[in-house]
Amino acid sequence: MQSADKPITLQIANRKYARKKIVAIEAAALVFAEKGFHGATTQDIASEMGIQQGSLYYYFKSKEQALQEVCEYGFENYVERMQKIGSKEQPFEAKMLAIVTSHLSNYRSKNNAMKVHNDQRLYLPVERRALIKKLGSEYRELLEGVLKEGIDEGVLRPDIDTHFIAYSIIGICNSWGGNLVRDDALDLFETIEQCSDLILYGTLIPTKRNKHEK
Amino acid sequence: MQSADKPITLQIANRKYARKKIVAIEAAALVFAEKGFHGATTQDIASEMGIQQGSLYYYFKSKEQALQEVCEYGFENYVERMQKIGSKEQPFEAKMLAIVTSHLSNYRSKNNAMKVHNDQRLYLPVERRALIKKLGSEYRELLEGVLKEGIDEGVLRPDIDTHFIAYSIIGICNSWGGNLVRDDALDLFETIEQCSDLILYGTLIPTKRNKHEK
Amino acid sequence: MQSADKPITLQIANRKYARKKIVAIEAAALVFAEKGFHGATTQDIASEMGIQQGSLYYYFKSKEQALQEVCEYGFENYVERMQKIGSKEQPFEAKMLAIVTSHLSNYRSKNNAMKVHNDQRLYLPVERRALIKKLGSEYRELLEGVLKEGIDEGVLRPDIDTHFIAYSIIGICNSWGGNLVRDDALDLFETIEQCSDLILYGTLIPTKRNKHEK
Amino acid sequence: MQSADKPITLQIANRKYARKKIVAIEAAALVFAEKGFHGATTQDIASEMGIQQGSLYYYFKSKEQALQEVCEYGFENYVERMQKIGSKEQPFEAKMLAIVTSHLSNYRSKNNAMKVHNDQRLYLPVERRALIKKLGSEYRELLEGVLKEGIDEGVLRPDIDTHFIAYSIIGICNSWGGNLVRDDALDLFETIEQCSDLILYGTLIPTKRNKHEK
DNA sequence: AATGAATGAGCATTCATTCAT
DNA sequence: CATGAATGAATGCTCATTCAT
Repeated sequence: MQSADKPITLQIANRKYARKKIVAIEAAALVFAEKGFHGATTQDIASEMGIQQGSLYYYFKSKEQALQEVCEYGFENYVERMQKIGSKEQPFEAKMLAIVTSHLSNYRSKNNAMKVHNDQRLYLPVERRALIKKLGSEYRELLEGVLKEGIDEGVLRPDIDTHFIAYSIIGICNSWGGNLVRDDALDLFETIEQCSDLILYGTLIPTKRNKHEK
Repeated sequence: MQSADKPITLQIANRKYARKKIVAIEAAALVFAEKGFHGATTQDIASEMGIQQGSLYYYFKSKEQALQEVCEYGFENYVERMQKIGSKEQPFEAKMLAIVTSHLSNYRSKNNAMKVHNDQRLYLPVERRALIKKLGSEYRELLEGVLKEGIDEGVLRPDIDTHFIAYSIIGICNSWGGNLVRDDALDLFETIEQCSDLILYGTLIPTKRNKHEK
Repeated sequence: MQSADKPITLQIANRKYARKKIVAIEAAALVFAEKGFHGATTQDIASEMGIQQGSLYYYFKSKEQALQEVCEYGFENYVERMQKIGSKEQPFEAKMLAIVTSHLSNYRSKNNAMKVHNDQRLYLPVERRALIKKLGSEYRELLEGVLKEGIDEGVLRPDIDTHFIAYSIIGICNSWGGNLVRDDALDLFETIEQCSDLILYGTLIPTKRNKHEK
Repeated sequence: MQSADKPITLQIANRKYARKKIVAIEAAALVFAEKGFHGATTQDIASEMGIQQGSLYYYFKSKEQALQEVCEYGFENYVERMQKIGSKEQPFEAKMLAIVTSHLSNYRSKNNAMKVHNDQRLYLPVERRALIKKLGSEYRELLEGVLKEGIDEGVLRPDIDTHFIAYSIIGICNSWGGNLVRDDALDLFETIEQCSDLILYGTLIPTKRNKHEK
């Protein structure tokens, strides 16, 4: 399954490099998540990888570049997953559960990178944020699309502001995502269920809702 | 109403100092909010105040001390207000509106300090966080108390986890608070209304809620 | 004789700073002259001044800035002196002597700065070289002007290329200037005399010059 | 004409190595000429050669070694050519033209190496400069010899200081050599003519020279 | 009450050099 | 012959902090 245009040794070298680059990104993610971008040192990252400080520059051109790559890594596959969720035929409640699951489970697999993306991406100069911004917008727009569909299907209240709700969903998820990263004991599935429950049903007892209806 | 044990000139001096100290805290809050604790320099804060870098140490013993004071300043009166809200006799919906209002309007008045409290307080060494932690816990516990009352009164669904919901409310509010600080054009009252609406009623159309009930 | 618009203490502070800045420039000049711009370290310069490395940045914003200031310092008064020489009424031979004297004696007073200007200025990015370039051009043009006058007055051979000769004079002077800096024992006045003698009369015996005339 | 004690394949390998070594020296010369010894990196040289940084050490034991070899390469054949010029029977004027031609034309063929020799050789530790120094002294002494002969033959003014004039000739040539390297448009032969003209005849009109004679 | 000056430790980054493959 | 990978020391620069005035 090797492409014919490159010698095998080079492919191996590339693969080796690529593997270690992932290690580098994850080390950077861990350190940035714990200490913040400016509070972290390249020495911290290098130590985390078990290499010398200077050697880090074989993998990142600069500390800023490292932050950028961590943020992008944290968002990888994110949009795709939202696309899949949106395109499937299933009741709205199931979609919402899938959305929250996708968002929160990411915190457990690429936990640090996501946290870094949320908390530290603004320390990047705008030039470096182009891709990250694009992905974030796409994500939110897809989410808004799901919500609009929900309204069209007569499942969601037509008076909600999809833009506002989309932001709020992301806000709740990020808020709990932070807790998930900080606290290993927190149960992922319980958290997912409670989040989607809150988003769907709010806190009031249904029968009391008559008050709300005009 | 001046205390008799200090000469008037000193009192005036103190008053002047106190006034400028507030300026210092707000300058620090602004800078920390924009650049993060580690990304900000004492020079930045001094410039913001229009004084020399060295003179800053007349107001703060250290940069860390400044962060601590900003965080505490950001939380001032917070707990008190929650206490008042909890003790008043009023329908749950009104209480929730009051809670969200208290939380979010703070972002517009002490905006930067609150943002700093949320985003940067973890960069303080634990020993400096004692007061801040205590205030935060009290706040959350009061909020949980309000929720429990709601359940006892038969207004809130008894199956909700008050701990989880309290955290979520704070999460949504902080998330939107960040937007309020970042985006001056965002309408405060509309945001407040939509937040409490989401928390109370969720997103589904009431009649569809039958699905949820067993 | 103090200007009325600034408090005396500030004037003193400025004067103190200005004095130490000269010390800084001369220290930098010495170090750059000895080791070259890239071979010199900011530690070297600080040591030469008897201060800590970090303190150097109180006087120079960057190492490059230091080089720029050294180069400009090395050329200070240079153009003015050439202007004076050109405007005086005196035989051409005397003017040439004055020119060489001006150029070479500078190597003994601001010796290192001049050497640095000649050898290292090209390591400055073009933006930083604007003033230095302008001064250099003015200097050469003034020199060419003197040569043209010499031709007009019938003293200089009309077949010489004033542009070429100006460059050559500067070349000879810089070449000997380098020796003057390197070798303290070298006699300044003898060097001056021999330089202007060579420029004026060449090396051939006059009577042999008939060969040259057509 | 192959020496019998080495297998042909090795000789071919050596020849190949020698050819590439020249390439290496010229790459180093170019880079050193442009950026200075300390301003140049081994990466720069390797890039210039189209090889990897680490591979450079196959051709040079160290960066310093590279500088040494560039300087020596720049001076190769130099002394020999001066010897030839000195030993030929020809009028002094012709000799001077030959000397300047030899010196300046070298700047166009081995241009960078010569420039490096002139500007950067002092960054070599003394022990590495032995050969270079010896060659330089020989060169200057040969030149002085030619000048002395000129005096003995009654062509040169007996009052000139041959040591001073030799240095001056080298100074003028190096000064113009730098220009030749920097400015490709500069005409080599014109420059040569004007240089030797200046050295021989100075700038004054012959008839005016009476003033000079006592 | 404020400042100019200095400090010294820390940090990101560069780079000559080495070496197993 | 050549390279990828790594090293470790050095270096320019920043910055919190101090202190005499």
